[in-house]
Amino acid sequence: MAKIRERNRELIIQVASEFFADKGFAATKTIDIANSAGLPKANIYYYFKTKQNLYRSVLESIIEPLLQSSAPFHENDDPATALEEYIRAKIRISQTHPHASKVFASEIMHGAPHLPEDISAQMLEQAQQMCERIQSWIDQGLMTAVPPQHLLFTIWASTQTYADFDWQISQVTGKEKLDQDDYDQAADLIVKLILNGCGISTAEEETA
Amino acid sequence: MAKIRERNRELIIQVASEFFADKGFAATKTIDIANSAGLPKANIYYYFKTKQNLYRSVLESIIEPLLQSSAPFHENDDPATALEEYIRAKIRISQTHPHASKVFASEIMHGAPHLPEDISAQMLEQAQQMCERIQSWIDQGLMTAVPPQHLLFTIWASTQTYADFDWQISQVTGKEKLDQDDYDQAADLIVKLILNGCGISTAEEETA
DNA sequence: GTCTATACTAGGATAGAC
DNA sequence: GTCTATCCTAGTATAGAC
Repeated sequence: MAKIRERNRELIIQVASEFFADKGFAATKTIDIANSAGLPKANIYYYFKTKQNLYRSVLESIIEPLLQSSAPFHENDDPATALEEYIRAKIRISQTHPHASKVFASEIMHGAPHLPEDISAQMLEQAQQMCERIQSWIDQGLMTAVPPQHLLFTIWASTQTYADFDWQISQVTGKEKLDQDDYDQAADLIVKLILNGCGISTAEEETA
Repeated sequence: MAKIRERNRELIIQVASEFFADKGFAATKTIDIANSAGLPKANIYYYFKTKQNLYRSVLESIIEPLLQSSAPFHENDDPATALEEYIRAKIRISQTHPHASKVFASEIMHGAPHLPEDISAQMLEQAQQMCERIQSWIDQGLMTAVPPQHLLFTIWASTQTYADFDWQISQVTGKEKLDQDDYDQAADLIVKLILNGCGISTAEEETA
């Protein structure tokens, strides 16, 4: 029955994403993934053929949410709403896909050696569209002039940091795990910084 | 002569930091470091005994600049100057120590397994002092109330991203390597976002 | 202080029994 | 479709000649 196959594949990807996030690709041993999933090592190779294939599957599990997250840029005409919803979507990804996020970040940090060409092209295309959209808002006088690319870099960095550098965040906050309030507070601050900086804050950001 | 020893050690650390930054600890082969440094592999082991020791030395090479960077927090009484100088110092580290920065980021991302206890304690202590300083500015009415910890997370993330995710930045900007203007533009934007967001922008940030 | 040759081990991958 | 036993390469580390 194909259901067993699907169930096992899902289980392995889930467990593997935790190991890859925690240790990195090279330092992760397939035997540990197998043990942690309660399966014999050969099973991993049966389903994924190679360690690299398994890794790539983990990587792909985060691609769709990432591409999805830019939707607010297309669905909103005013920059305030678009930027705010985009930031909140990115924070939500850090919160709900912490392992895959980290794997993706690690991959990018090392120059994306395993990321399929078509996917990186797709993400680049998306980034360029977002830049153009921001530029058009600036041209229409809907926000102050900021370098669109650098604005994106700051948004990406400040939202992803909650997944990528969770260890540091645990240290500083003294909490093992952040709760919903923490993520909300983070999103609120980033939204406030970005909207203020773009001259499009919508009243309630002027808190004291 | 001890000079040869010092010279070789420095050379190896320099070359190693590039490999560790590019590949990560586990994926880096000592033979590649040796070849790239123009030395026999056994030499690496002669000077550093183990791969881990070498890695730790690379890690330590970034600690001092990192701890140094918080100086503006102690040397300035007004938040505008302190925050601006801190941000510019952090960007400068990303610019001048790109490899070691990346190694450090990767280390943090994986839960700091190799970072000596006393160093992580020292960095935590420093972060807490910065938070207290920010809180005292808020209490004195010198800036609007923002969660100090999250403010730091955003500053760290948005400045480090220029070292950590240089591949992505190259892709989006279309430049192999950023020039001085790019770093200045990045710093200007981040300073503007943070100062505006803290209600302490000093006039020239209101550009169009 | 330098280097060649080699020991040793971990870990990815597979053959083949069930 | 599952698992045990094993192969084999790659890569850390060292012994010992120069």
